[in-house]
Amino acid sequence: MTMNREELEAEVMDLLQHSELRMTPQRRAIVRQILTIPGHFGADDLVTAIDQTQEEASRATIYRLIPALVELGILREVEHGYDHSHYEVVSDPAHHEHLICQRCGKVIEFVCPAIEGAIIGVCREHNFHHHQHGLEITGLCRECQKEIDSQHLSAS
Amino acid sequence: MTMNREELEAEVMDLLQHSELRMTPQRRAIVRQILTIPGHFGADDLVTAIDQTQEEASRATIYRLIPALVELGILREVEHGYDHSHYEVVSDPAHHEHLICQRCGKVIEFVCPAIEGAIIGVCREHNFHHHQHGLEITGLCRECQKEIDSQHLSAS
DNA sequence: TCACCAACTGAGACTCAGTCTCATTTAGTA
DNA sequence: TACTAAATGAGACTGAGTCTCAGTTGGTGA
Repeated sequence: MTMNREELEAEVMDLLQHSELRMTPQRRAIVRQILTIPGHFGADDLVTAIDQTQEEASRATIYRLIPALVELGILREVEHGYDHSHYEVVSDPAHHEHLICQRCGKVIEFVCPAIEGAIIGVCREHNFHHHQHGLEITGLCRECQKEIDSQHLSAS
Repeated sequence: MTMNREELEAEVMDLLQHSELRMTPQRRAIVRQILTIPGHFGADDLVTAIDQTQEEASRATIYRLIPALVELGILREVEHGYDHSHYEVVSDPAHHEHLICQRCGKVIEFVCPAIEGAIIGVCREHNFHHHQHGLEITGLCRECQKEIDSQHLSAS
């Protein structure tokens, strides 16, 4: 399902069209806006982003559409840990996990088959019907480690 | 570090005493209250719990103490996924992960060395300084699966 | 034992994300 | 084209969490 923006937009609009949701200018605008945001975004980022364009969709409409898009599998909820709900576009069905830098907030995505396998095993063991999962590792990215080290050196 | 409530309370009070934090009646009350709550709790649960006791500590004081206790390693932040910040007492240093039932909200804790190992490997690979992590698997617990199945059967 | 002061406290105003209501508008259909 | 259920916007509301500030107090040094 790797595709460019236009193809993705067409795909998403098609999904919406064929769901029980009505196509409205607001919804089109929200979807278009979502697809221009690289990486993760919060619901309120979207409100701000749409405020800044000519497109119009109110806060309530945006908040109403997000769960519907999650339901349709267009968006995926990402637990950002230190912040409110965040979402990402499901353009690649391979599930990935996140490394989050506590200092600069950078999010590094990675895929780990070993972790996926272990999760399946745990769920089987507990008779748990696995729906989705999120692994977030917080700490310091390479760049922030370097910066902190150099600050310590210059301070001493 | 497995111990009973009294020992744990003594240990925590000792930690507080030897930190740069002052011992106040409010802080003692908050810590005592935290130790009576089994499992996870939200900051606001604590506010409510303390409201219901003779002990007194204001909302602001409680919210101020929580990060300090996390900093001291007495509490650990747990991402509950569908809700606001939740915490748990670090009485057992072995890190555990969570299975969360989307239907009844039950949280099942588990320890998985395979996952821990994979995380260490990923961090090394990305030159990421691992501080902490949280894995949350959402889905349906055994009981809820059974209930849903029986509802389906009786409906058809 | 006392005096001092930095740390702590409570009350309540504030902020911000998210939800709800309700009158109005509109997409899709028949 | 007319109808109606779904969608919309404005803005009030809710609830978690933060901030401010005047008053209080724990712990230390004399």
